[in-house]
Amino acid sequence: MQRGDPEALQQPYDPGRVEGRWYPFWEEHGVFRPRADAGRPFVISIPPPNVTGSLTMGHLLGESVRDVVLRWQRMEGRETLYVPGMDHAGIATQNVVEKKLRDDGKSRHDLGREDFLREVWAWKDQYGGLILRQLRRFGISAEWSRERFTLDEGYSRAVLHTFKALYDKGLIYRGRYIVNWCPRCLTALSDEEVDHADTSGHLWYLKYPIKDSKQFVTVATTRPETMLGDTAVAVSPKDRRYAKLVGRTAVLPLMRREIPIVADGMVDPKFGTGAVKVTPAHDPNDFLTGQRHGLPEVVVMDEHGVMNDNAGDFRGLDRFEARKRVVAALTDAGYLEKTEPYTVPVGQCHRCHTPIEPYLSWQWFVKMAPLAAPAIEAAKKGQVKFYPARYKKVYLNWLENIRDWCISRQLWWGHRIPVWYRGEEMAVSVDRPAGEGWRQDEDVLDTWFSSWLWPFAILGWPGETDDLKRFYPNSLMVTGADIIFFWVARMVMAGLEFRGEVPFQHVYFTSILRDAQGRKMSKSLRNSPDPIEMMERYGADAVRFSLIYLTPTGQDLLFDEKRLETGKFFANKVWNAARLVQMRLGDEDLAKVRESSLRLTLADRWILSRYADAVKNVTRNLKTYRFNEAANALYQFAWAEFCDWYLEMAKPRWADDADPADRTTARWVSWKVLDGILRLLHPFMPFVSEEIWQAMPHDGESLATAAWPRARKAWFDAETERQVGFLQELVVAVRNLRAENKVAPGRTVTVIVRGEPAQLDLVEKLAEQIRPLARIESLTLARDGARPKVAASAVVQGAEVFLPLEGLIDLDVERERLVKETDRLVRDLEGTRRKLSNSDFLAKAKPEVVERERQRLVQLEETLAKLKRAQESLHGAKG
RNA sequence: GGGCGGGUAGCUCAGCUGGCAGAGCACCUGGAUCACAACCAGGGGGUCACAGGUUCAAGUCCUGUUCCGCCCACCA
Repeated sequence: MQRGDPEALQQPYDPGRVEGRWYPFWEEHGVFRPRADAGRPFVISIPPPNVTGSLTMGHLLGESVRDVVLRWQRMEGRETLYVPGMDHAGIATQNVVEKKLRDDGKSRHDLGREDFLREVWAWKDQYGGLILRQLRRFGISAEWSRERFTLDEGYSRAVLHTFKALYDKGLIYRGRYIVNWCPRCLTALSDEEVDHADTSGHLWYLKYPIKDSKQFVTVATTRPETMLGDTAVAVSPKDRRYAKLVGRTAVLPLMRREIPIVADGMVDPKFGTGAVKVTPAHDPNDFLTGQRHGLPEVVVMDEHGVMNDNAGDFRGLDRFEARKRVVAALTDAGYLEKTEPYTVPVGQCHRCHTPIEPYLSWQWFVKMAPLAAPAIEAAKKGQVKFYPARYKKVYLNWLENIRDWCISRQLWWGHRIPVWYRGEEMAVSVDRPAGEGWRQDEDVLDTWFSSWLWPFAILGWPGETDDLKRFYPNSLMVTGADIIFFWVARMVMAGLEFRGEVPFQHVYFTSILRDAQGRKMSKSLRNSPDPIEMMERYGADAVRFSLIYLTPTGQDLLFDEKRLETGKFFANKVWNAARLVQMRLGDEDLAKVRESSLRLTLADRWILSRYADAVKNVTRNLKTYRFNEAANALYQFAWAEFCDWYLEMAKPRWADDADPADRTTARWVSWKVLDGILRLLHPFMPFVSEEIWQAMPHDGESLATAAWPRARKAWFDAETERQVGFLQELVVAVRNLRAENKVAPGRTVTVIVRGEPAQLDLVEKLAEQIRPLARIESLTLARDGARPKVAASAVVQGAEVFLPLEGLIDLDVERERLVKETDRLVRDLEGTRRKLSNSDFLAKAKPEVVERERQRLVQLEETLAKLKRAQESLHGAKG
């Protein structure tokens, strides 16, 4: 055992100084490296942040949770691995670099594909991955030698391999469909990359003339500009109003194109006029209708959302400008029947918020239903569990209604689709096929098509590596519920498809951090505090602890910077408690102290019992992912029990003239419990706990690899807890009497206790510890039952406490206090009496509940009687 | 249109198996006591959103109402 360093814990506690030194220490000692052992390893991986990303408070919350579990598991003796890494983030990264080019007046096309990619890599090497570097400052115990990037060489092969495997299995196909298109990013998007925002718009009622008649058919639309591409009007086959029109021909206004009127089941007769314009090239629904009826697809817009040659007079107009002009033109020509206000859920690009455009194009898709089925089963069977559990429903609902996944992106930055063309030939191959003249597909894959492989691609897959064998499946995934579809569900599908096993057993969803007004923290709102600044101001330990302490499972958190003080103050408290203990250890060699030789006092047994309880609570709450409760239990124990009571009671026992054997016991217990607190604290506050632990007598090279405490059964002691509880109440009662009666804090008082012999014995036993706690000069036990004449008094568990301070107390104040106290008791007493006179209660309530009420009644009556006597004795007295 | 979460002290939120409503912050009173003023001691503060129901007993379970917030959804 090492002796510790009495010079190390200087006043005041300075997180900056403490937090600088331990990360290099841990890395040098290889603390974060997995250390093979017999049991199942605990494996966790980072949800790879975008390479363009910057650190947010949200990241810190996720990291805190991951690192708490990881450090705890490591201390439990399990082999642990945390794989860090980054995501190439196709659109986001390409956008960043393109913007930089634009600032120089260039576009990616000026550079060409190869040079542009060189530019992106250069950018990545220079600016990318700042987040990961900052995480070291935060203390996370990741294994940096295994850091991965979703576009690094091995990972890329895994992605291409996946594409080929799914293609060969018939689960990837190419098709011409309406997809979500971002006219700004100029790429297709998956359904998940489209956010819907309710937008106030209009419902325009357009009159289409019926050929060879003077009649019109009126259609309602929210997108009048697409009428230029209409190739039919549809009505419900069940709609008798329009039955006669089916089969006739309408004349498209402005374009003068003749279009058929068809009957189709997708039309809801109750909506609008019951007649719908059909634009197969610009609406997913109409596309299907068009296919059912063999309608032509007239494309009237280009990839920028600008009207093309098919739009006649409106050619060259932006889609929104075209909308205005089309409405104006229809109005002028008398084809606009009416306009109604209407709320439309407009789809927006997840990345740039540009309204998406349904766009007809050739794209690659993954057939999802066959992949979803095993993922549904896995959740139903409990092979993957969600915390909070309610997300299982969200997950299942999505998978059960899953649609095919559009995975091709018209970008340059990403994994290029491994499909090759030569004339009419097509080959799907990870590497360029042999022979001349092969041309690779121009598109790249959706970023998530690489992320969904993360849990095994980071371990060397598709190679059957040792890492893969040992560390797959991972144990726990900690991430935000906002990417449950993007990522979590898809990882489960990929894991099952390619490894035949779920990628992780548990998924824990972190809280969402919001600002004081309840808005989600985001870069654009600039309402997120700078995490680095927070670490500097409060310390990384404090940020970690506070975030965990403040976020209940499954609940959002309204974050206010000030609340980081919780952790900072707590760290300071532990620091100072450690200083106190250390100062009082003297030159005692605690390693030589045999536990059996200790003479444990009531206070010692009490704190050991409470400590065992704290160990149990913290551990139980960690196991069930109630991290805030775990932090809470520790905070409460360390501060309100160890510091506020035990250390105060131990102080006199440390005095120079104290009994040496008792002093040793007090030293040993305080050191032992503090050591335990540091161990429990370590996952939450790794730096300060390590610093203190190293400064105290300790065994082993690092707290990070020290053993997690066990709650010793022998330490639980309910009777001791009950007895100390009585003494605490007694001390509080005296303090309260002093305060209420305005006894100067510096002034010592005389206290007389009157009660059962057992109670008096107890008070006598701990008198030396009680006296300083309440500043009592003389503590008299009224074994003869005598009560002082004029005194302030209180009743504690049936025992009476008197402050016989004639002339010192204000009798009016004391009388008032007693009246108030009596009133409170009378109310309680009535309630209890009511219960006990209820025959149903007596018959049906659990016997122990009834018994408790009975005892309560007795005690209340006793206490009340004593308060009455106290009042009477003050009655005649003069203040 | 479906689904989910929430409404508890002035604020932010705990409250697990139904059994005397809690914490932190803020507020009030007092305090430089040799671990800590980033502290200590004491205190005030509640119709647990509302209405029913189940139960001996409801913040907790059930039903309905209401207000906030999320998620999903191809009725143009």
